[in-house]
Amino acid sequence: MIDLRALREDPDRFRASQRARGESESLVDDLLAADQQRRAAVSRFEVLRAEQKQLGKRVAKAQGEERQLLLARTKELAQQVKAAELAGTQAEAALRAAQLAVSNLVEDGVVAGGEDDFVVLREVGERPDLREPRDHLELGELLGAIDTERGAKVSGARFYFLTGQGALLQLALLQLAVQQAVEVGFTPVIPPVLVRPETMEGTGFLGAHASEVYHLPADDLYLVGTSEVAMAGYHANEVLDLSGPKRYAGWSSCFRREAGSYGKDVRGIIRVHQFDKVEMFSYCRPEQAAEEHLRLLAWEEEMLAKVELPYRVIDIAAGDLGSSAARKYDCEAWLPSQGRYREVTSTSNCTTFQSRRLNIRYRDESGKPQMAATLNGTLATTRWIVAILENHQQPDGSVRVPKALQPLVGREVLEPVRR
RNA sequence: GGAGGGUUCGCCUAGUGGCCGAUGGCGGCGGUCUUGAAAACCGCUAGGGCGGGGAACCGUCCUCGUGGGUUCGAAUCCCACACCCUCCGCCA
Repeated sequence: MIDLRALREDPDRFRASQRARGESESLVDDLLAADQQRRAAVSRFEVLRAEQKQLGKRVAKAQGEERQLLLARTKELAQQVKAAELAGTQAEAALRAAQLAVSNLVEDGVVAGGEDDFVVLREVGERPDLREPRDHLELGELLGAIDTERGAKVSGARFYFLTGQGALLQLALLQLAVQQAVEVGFTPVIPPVLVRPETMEGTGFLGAHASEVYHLPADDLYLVGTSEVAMAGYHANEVLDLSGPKRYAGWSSCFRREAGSYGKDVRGIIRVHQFDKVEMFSYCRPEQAAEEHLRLLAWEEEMLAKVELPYRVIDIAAGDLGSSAARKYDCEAWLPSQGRYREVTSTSNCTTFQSRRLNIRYRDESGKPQMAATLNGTLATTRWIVAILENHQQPDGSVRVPKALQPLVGREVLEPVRR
């Protein structure tokens, strides 16, 4: 939900933002119109209501005939008040709808365009020199680490078992991520993965992403696609002390329907219905958000360095941001089997867009509550296993464990096993 | 699944139709007193929208779980729903 006051002051910024996203500029004008109408309707109601209150006080004091006279007048007024109130309520609803339709204001510096128009900020690390790289699934099967066949048998397509060394690797990876987060001051959190509709709604995932989300109709609960949902809802309707950023590292399983992705990444565990993730989540003051965003990115890169993956950082184009992000940086790890980079982290600055829906505030110097900014970023996920296996594979099918993971995995090399 | 209780301004609490945006206590903040502190006493202490002002502030409307209804008028009466809690059953 965008800032109406900012919109009134400078509608052209919002029009430009919509244009950069490839979204309709007229939504901005619809919103302005709805805002006007709501103001008019509300002030009409307020005038009538004030009058009604005044009269009511006189009725309370009046006696006999005078009272009867006043009652007659005030009855008539009550009808008008009711009508004006209804008009006001409708105008409010229309305004909200118009407000939800406009995406977040894009940060300055974000390039216009769509999915393929990102800007590469840097490439880091050395790509392995592999003559005939095995892909992660082949490696995973050799190692007895990934079992997609039984995943399909038990749960269907896009489900898998991580077994043996695979399970150890994931636990180690996520544990390393949590350790890093805790070292720099994050509060580790294991959140619920089922959330109420208003929480899902508040984080914006029931909009364009609605078909991506698992819903349990018997209980009207949603399975989170990321712990961002639970972590954003965590401080909903609260006024926070944000003298410094509040940082949480949420570890959860994530669930995604992957509707409409038939045929994409069907092999292996790149795109699955369930995976685990350690997610950073920050609440801070809006003026600190851009800086915090870069910090989250730096921590992501630190993790990638620890597991010794070659990657590049891209600055996502406006049209590919999603409605709540003002800016988004992805880190993409090199996948030898595909000869290209694939997303392994994503960090978004949602400015006050999410807070406005979830009513998350802080007190500024004058003690007034203001909307907080929210940011999130991936610290490690199941998908990283794909990149780790492929980049650290050796000709015999074994996989070297990155140094930082060795103590946590309990070995230096993952060895093929007999099946 | 069944039965009951509850939801009021940070916390607790009063409030059964108009003088209630709402009592009292705790906590917090400020002041008096004090070398300092405590105690005592005094004052302030929800949020939001709109309008005015440089600002402190002032005016006004909205908000007593949510939505509807009754009424000239609702925290208060009626209906529905949500959430929380307790007990019983069931499952682990």
